[in-house]
Amino acid sequence: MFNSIDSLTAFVHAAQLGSFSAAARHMGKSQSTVSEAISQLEIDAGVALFDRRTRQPTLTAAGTRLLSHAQHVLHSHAALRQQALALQSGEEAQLSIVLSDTFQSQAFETLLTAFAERFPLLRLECLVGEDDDVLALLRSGRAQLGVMRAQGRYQADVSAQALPGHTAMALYVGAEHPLAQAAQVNEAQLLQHRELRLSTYTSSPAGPHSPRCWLAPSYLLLLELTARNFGWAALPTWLAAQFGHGQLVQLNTANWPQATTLDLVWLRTAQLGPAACWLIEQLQHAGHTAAAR
Amino acid sequence: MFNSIDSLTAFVHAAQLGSFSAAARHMGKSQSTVSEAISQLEIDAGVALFDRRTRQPTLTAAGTRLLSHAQHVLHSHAALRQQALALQSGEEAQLSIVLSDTFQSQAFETLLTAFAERFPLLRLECLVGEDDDVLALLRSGRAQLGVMRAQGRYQADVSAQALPGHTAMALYVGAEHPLAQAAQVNEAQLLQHRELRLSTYTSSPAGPHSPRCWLAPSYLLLLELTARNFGWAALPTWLAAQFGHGQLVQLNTANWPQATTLDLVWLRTAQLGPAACWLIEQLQHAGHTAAAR
DNA sequence: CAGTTACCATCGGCTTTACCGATAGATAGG
DNA sequence: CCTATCTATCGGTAAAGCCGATGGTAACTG
Repeated sequence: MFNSIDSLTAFVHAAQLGSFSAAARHMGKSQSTVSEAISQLEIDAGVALFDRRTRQPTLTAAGTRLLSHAQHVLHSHAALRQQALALQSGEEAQLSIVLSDTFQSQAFETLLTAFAERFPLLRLECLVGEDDDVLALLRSGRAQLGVMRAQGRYQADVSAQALPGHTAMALYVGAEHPLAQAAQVNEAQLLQHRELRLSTYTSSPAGPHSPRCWLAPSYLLLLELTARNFGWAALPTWLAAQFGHGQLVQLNTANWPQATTLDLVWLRTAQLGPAACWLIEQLQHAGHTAAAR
Repeated sequence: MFNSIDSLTAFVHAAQLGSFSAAARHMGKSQSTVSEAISQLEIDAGVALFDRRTRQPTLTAAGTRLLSHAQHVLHSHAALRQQALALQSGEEAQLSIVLSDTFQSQAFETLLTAFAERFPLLRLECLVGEDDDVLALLRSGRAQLGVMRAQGRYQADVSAQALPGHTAMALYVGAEHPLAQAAQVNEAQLLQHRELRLSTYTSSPAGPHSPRCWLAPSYLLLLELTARNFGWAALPTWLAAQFGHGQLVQLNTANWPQATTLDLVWLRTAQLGPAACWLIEQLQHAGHTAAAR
């Protein structure tokens, strides 16, 4: 039968081994089964697949042509079965995680290579969000895991776990900004210039420091605005170092730079799959190398 | 059953239509068959594919993930069936043709686009050979069709058919060759310089014109040697025009350039498939535009 | 040149399963 | 509340997949 995977398997094995009997042994079936399966296959195809004049049946030209197609079918079918096996073992179908830009993605990538080996079929989605956006994405079910700046406290349905290491935040201006030349900058001076501040999609920002204030939803966008001298901003130092291209100047201000810890957060109500649990475990143990810059 | 294509078809249709009954109607089977097939599929997969709490069953996350794999299987299976259908209708599995470099390939390509549409699954192989190499490839079964310089007569097992149009052959030297400046060249002068002559793999060349003679198995290689001023050669004019890059000079000699007709040849004993017959027919009719430059 | 071995095709019988129609429970819409 | 439509389930039937046995054939061997 053309519609039976087993028939195609018999065909491919017979073609590769050059023997129906060997294919039957290989599949744990009787020789007559393989012979009949291939006969039926030839009836369905309307052409002979094997030349049986010799002792060892050899593929005909048509058989050669169909063999590659049959192998393709078997490959995709094997992928289907493997995916089913992964799902059967409880593996989630898709894992979405939200990362804050304060979390250095570069170090995270080494962990991802191990993740790809461990869960080769899992679809992974990486989102970027800050602060309450992260929590909103978790609550909406859009994501299962988040990495965000440590909040003082969380609502009852949120599990949080501190990641080892720190992320430093500092104040920056563009190289052409008036404050760029100042050796020391106090808070009064800051208030006289425009602040570039992180906003989130879900909530309006808390009372702005500066009366003149621009908002952007990502640190990368803030960095761009800062580099174009539109104002000063608090940015992760690693982001400024990696994407600042020397156009940023760090301000020397009291209480800055500040060290921030990162929290790994997830919903207490959502039962996490093995991939999410594996990620959590890896992040909190090998996380030393991932979070420390 | 995971091993049945029909089950996967039922699964995919049900997922796309959002209804087992609709899928059953679409497949010409009863509703219970589809229901049982998907049930069995879920047992094999070990996960639920559909969420049946609502009236219209909707895919679960695992079902969504498996759906794409199942579709992939069905696509490759459809390709298999289509190939089988093509072979069943008598279409050859592979067509190999040998083209002489005297046949302008550029014009041939327009014919090939039509060929690709007419026989989308056929594997086509284009070989290059000259004179008796073409016939040797036909006899060995390596190729089914050949285009070569018209020979005076052929052996009994070869069918030959003149292609409309002509191919001009002319004598060339490189721009730096001693003969390049001559307004007129006679045969005695030619004999004083090295001839670059076409040889074939199968037979030693007929008595050379020139006592100093280099041999090469393809016109393109001859052209290269000529351009480097190693001697004079008889080349197809279209080849010299297209690949000579202005480095070739055509000699003004009695009896040159010569017009050569091309023959389409095949073995009388080999029964040709529809694709080969189609090509023969196209070449001798629409061949006007293909062979005429 | 037999003898042997391994191979394939075929047949009868058994088991499995794919399929259908009927039926019952459930859900959305009038 | 009623109806139409959906899915799940059950029993019966036809088909298929599968096996073991048998016979014929090609290659190897002494």
